Amino acid sequence: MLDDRKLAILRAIVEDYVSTNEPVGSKALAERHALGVSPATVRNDMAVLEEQGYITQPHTSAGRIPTDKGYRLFVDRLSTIKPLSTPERRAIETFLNGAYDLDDVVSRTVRLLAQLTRQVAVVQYPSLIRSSVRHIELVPVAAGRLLLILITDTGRVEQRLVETHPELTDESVAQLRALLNACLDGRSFGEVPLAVADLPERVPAEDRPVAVAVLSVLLETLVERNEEKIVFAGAANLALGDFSKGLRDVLEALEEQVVLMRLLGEAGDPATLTVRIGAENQLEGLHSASVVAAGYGMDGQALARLGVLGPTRMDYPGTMGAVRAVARYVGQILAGS
Amino acid sequence: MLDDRKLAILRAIVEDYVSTNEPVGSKALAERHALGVSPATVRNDMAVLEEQGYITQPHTSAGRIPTDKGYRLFVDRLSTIKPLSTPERRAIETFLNGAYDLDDVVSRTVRLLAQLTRQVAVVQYPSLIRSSVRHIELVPVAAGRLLLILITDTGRVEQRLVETHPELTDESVAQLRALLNACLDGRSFGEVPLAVADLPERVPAEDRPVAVAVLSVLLETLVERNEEKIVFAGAANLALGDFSKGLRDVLEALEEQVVLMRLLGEAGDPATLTVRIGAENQLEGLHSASVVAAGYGMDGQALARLGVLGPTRMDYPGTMGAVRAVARYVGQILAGS
DNA sequence: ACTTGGCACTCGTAGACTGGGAGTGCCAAG
DNA sequence: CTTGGCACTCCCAGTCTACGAGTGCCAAGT
Repeated sequence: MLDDRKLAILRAIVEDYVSTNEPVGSKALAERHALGVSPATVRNDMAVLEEQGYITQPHTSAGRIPTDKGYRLFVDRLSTIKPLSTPERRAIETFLNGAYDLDDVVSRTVRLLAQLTRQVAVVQYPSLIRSSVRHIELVPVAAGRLLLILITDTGRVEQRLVETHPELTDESVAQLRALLNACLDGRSFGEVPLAVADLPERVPAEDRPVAVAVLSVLLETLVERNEEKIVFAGAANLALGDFSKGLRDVLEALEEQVVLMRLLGEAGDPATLTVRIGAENQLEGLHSASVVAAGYGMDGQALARLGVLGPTRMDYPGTMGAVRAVARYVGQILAGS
Repeated sequence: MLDDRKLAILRAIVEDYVSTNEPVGSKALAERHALGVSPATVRNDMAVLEEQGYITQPHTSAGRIPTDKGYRLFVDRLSTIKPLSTPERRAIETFLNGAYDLDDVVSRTVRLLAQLTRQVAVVQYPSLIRSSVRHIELVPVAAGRLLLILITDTGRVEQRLVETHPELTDESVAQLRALLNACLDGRSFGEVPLAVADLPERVPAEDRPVAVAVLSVLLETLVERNEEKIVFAGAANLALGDFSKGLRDVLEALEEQVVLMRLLGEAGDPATLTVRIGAENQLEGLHSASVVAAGYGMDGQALARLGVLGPTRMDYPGTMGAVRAVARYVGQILAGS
C-alpha cells in the first residue's frame, strides 16, 4: 500500500514540519531531502498519503502537515529513539545525584525533564505498593492526637494525624508502637492488611479503640492516598509552543491531579515508552497535545510513571530519548538509596 | 492639589477600567457615574490627573487608563477592602476544615485562593522559626544511614538522611535519640543551636562522629531549608488575563522558588496586607503584574506569607478581601491543630 | 506503468487604502 | 470654574488588490 518512497516522504514531512512549524510543499521537500525524484512525483505520492489520512493541508494550496495518524506511523515505524548526548547524560547524573530526599529526587527529576525536552514534564511519586515497611512511629502531639509516621524502604515518609481519646498514656502508645513494628517491620505493603488483622485483640481492652483508629488510618494511607501525588514543571514552555488557543485548557488539565494520572496512563513495563498522540488522549482540550510517558522503578518493576506533555508537533525521537534516559536513571537512584 | 472630585474621577476610572478592560472616556464616565458635572469638566480634570501621572492614554484620542501611580493612590486612599460574601466565607471554612495534614492545608489553601480570586495564588509553607520541637526520631534505614525526623508543634514533619558509619549499633542510636529528645523537647527553634552545643561531649567517644553528623544535619534543616518551600496554583487564570505577551515570563517566574519568595516579600505583621503594583515589583517581566500578599500565622506572629499574583488591572478591593480572609482563616486552622 | 515538466487555478497573506467613530484639547460664553 | 461647541487626531474594521506558494491535472517522455 505504501511503498518505501512514500514512507520516506512521510518521514521527511514530519521532520521538516517539526523543525520549521510550516506546512511543507512538494518543491521544498524534493530539494532538501535527496529523494532522487521530481517535485511532481512527490506531489503524486503526497496525494496518496493525504487520501490515506496520513497528512492533510490546512487549506487548499498550502503545504501538507502530518495528521495524528501520520505521527503515529512515524513514531511506530519511521523513527528511532534518539539517545542523549554525553553532555546531556552527564547533566542528568550530576543533577540527580545531588538529591538527598525522595521529595528532592522527584522535584529535581521533573525540572530536569522539563529542561531537557523544553516541554512540560510530569512525574508521579513512586507507588507505595511495592515498598515495604521500614519503621512505624507513633508520636503524641497533643492531647488526644497521635502522629502516625510511616517510613518505607524507598525512603518515603508518610505522616497522618490520628484522633484518639485524651487520656491515652505514654506507655500505651509505646506498647502499641512496639506491637506495630513487631508485626510490620519488613513487610511489603500488600501483606500489611493481613498482618494487622488480629492486632486489636492483642492489646489491652482499654487501648483497643486507639489501636483500631490507628490501623484504619494506616490502611487508608496505604490504599487511598497511595499513588495520587503528581507534580509537573515547565509550564512556561507551553507559551512557546503551538498552544496559542488551547493554552488555558492545558494549564487547567495540569492542575488536576486526576487528569494528570490519566495522562500518564497505566503503569506498565518500565522499559516501554508509551506515546499518545493528539486525539488519542481522551481529554477534551488536549487534542492537539501528545504525551510521551514511561514507567520507572527498580528491579524491573514499575513503581510509577513519568512523562512529557507537548504539542502534537513534537520532536518525538528526541523526547522519547530523554524520557527513557531519565526514567532509567531515576530508577537507578531509587534502587541505590 | 487633587480635590475631591478629581479623586472621585480617578476612582471611577479605575473601577470602570477594571471591569471593562477598555480605556474610559470622559463622556461614558460622566454618564455612568453620577458626578453631577459635564463631560467637558471631566475632561479638564482628566487632563490634570494625566499631567500628575495618575492616568495615561494608550494613544492619542483614546480614553484614559490608570498608571501604576494611579492604582497606588486608588489602593491607598480611594478604596476599602471588600469583605467576602457569606457563601464565600462558608466555602473557605468547609474547604479548609477538611484538611488532615499540613501539606493538605497548604495545598487546599493555594487552590482555594486561586479559585476565589480567579488569579494565581502563592502560598509559602509556615516557617519553622517560631515553632518548637515536639519530637525527634532517629531511624536506621540501611547500613550507615539514619533517617532523622523532626516533628514540630505546628504539625510539620521534616525528614533528612544522615550518613554515618556502618557499624553503628541500635543501642547507640537509641541513646542518641533519647539524649536529643531530652535536650530539645519543647524547645523553640531559636534555642536549638545553644541547647545542643555540648551534646557531642555527652555521648561515648565512639559515637561522637555520629552525633556530630546528626547535629549538623539537624541545624542545616532548621536554618537552610527553612522557608524555601512555596507552592502556587491557578496558572490557568493567567491565560484569561492581560498577559498575552508576558505570559511566558510570568510562568517562568512562578517556577522559580527564589523569585516567588521575593514576590511575597518580607514577613511582617500578619494583619497587614502588602500590595505591590506593576513596576514596584523588582522583577523584569512582572512589570504589568501586581501582587497582593499577607502574612499568616498564629498568636499575631506571622509564620509565613501567602498572596495572589494578577494583572495590574485587578479588582484590588475584592482580591484584598479574599487574601485577608484566607490568611486569617489559615492562621486559625494552624492554631487549632 | 511510472515519472516528469508545464500550466492554469486556488487561496491565504500582507500591504494599502478608506470611512466611521470615539475621544481629545481648546476656546469662548455662561 | 463650568459648559457646549467644534475641529482635530488616530485607532479600528472593513475592503480591495497583488503576490506567491502550492496544488491538481494533463500530455509527453522513458
